Amino acid sequence: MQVFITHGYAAASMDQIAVTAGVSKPTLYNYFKNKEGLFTALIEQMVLGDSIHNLFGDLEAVRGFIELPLRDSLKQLAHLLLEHFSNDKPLLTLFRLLIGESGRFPNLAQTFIRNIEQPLLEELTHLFANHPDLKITDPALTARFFHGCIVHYVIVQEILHGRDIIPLERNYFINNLIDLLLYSHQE
Amino acid sequence: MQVFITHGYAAASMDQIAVTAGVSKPTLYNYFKNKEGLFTALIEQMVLGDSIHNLFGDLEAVRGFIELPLRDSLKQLAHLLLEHFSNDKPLLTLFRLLIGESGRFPNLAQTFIRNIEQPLLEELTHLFANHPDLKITDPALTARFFHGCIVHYVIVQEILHGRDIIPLERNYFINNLIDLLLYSHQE
DNA sequence: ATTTTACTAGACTGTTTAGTTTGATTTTTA
DNA sequence: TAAAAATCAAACTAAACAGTCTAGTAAAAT
Repeated sequence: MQVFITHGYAAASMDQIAVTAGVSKPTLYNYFKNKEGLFTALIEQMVLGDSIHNLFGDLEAVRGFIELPLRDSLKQLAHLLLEHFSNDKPLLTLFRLLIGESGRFPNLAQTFIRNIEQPLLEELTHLFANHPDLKITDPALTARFFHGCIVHYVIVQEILHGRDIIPLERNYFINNLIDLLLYSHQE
Repeated sequence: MQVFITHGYAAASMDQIAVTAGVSKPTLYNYFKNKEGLFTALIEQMVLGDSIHNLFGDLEAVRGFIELPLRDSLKQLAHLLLEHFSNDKPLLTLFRLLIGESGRFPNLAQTFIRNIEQPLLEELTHLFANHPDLKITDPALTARFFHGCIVHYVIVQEILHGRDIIPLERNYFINNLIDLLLYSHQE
C-alpha cells in the first residue's frame, strides 16, 4: 500500500512492492492473481480495516458529546473529522488514490462510498437527528452539508495545496459552519 | 490531453499521444522538453483555456440574475455549477486527474486553485456580498460553504460513482441548500 | 533557386515493466 | 524423520516505455 500511495497505481512496480513487503515476487503472485488483484485487495482491506475502525471508535466516543452544550459537541465533532482527514493520514492519501483511479476502478470507489462515506454520513445523521436542541426536518441532508463543507475544506487546503493561496483558519471555519447550521435550525 | 485523461499520467505513453495527436514523436519532443513538460503545458492550457472561459462566461451572465427574486437567482447559480461539474465534462475529468496527481504535481494543483477555484469563489463572494436581500457578515465564507456542498455532491455522486448507493435528488439538494443559506442570513 | 525550417517514418538504445520459470532452501505437517 | 507445502533468490521472457538518432521530404522564406 505504501508503494501504491507514493507512486500511484501505474507507476508502482511489483518488484518494489515485493522488496518493500519483504517478500519475493513469486510469493506475491502466489497470493494475488496480478497487480490489479493485489491493488483491489489492498484497497478493500484498507477500507474495511484499520482507518475506518479508528475513525469510528472516535466517532462513537463523540456520542458522549451529546450531553455537552450543543455548540461544543458539534465543534468537537468537526475538529475530529478535520484531524482525521488532514495531515497526510493514510485516509487522506487513500482519498487521493481513490479519486485518481475512480475512473479505471469504479468498483473500488463504490466500496469506499459504501464502507466509509455512507456509514460516516449515517453516524452524522444520527447525531443531528438525536440532539435534543435541534429540530431538523432532514438530518441526513444536514449531515451532507456539514460533511461536504469539511471535505471541501480538506480538498482545497490540504490535497490541492491551497493553504497559502486561499487561506482559511480552521477554528474560524468550524465556528462559522456551526453557526450556520445552528441559526438555521433552532426552534 | 485525451490520452492523459483516459489512462492517467504514468500509464499514458508518448507513442500513443503522438499517434492520437496525429504527429510524430520527434515533433512532440521538438515542442516539449519531456513527458512532464508536455503534461504541465497541457494542464496549464486547460486551466487557463476554454473551460474556465466557458464557465465564467456563464457566471457573468448570472450577474443578471441578481435582479431576480433571491431564491431564483441562487437556484439558477447552483444549477449552473452542477451542470458544469457533472456529466463527465472536461472539467470533471480534469478534476480527477488533478487530485490523483496532486501529490506528485503540487504546482499544477496550485495552478488549478489559483485559476479556477479562487476566481470561482471570488465570483460567488461577489454575488453573495452584493445581493440586496442578504446581510452576510463574511460572504467569502458563505461562498465556500455553498461551493463546498456542491463540490462534495459532485464528488460523491459523480466522481466516486455513489449515485445509486447514496442517492440524492439534485433539485431537492439545491432547494434545501438554498434554504439553509437564506434562513440563516435573512435580516 | 536555394536555404532554412518544420516535419515525417521508423529504427534504435537502454531501461523498466508484469509475470514466469528454475532449482534450491526452509518451514510445516504428519 | 520423511513428505508436503511454502518460500526464496535469481534469472528469464516478451512487451512497453521515454527519449534519441538518422535520413529524407515538404513547405516557407529569402
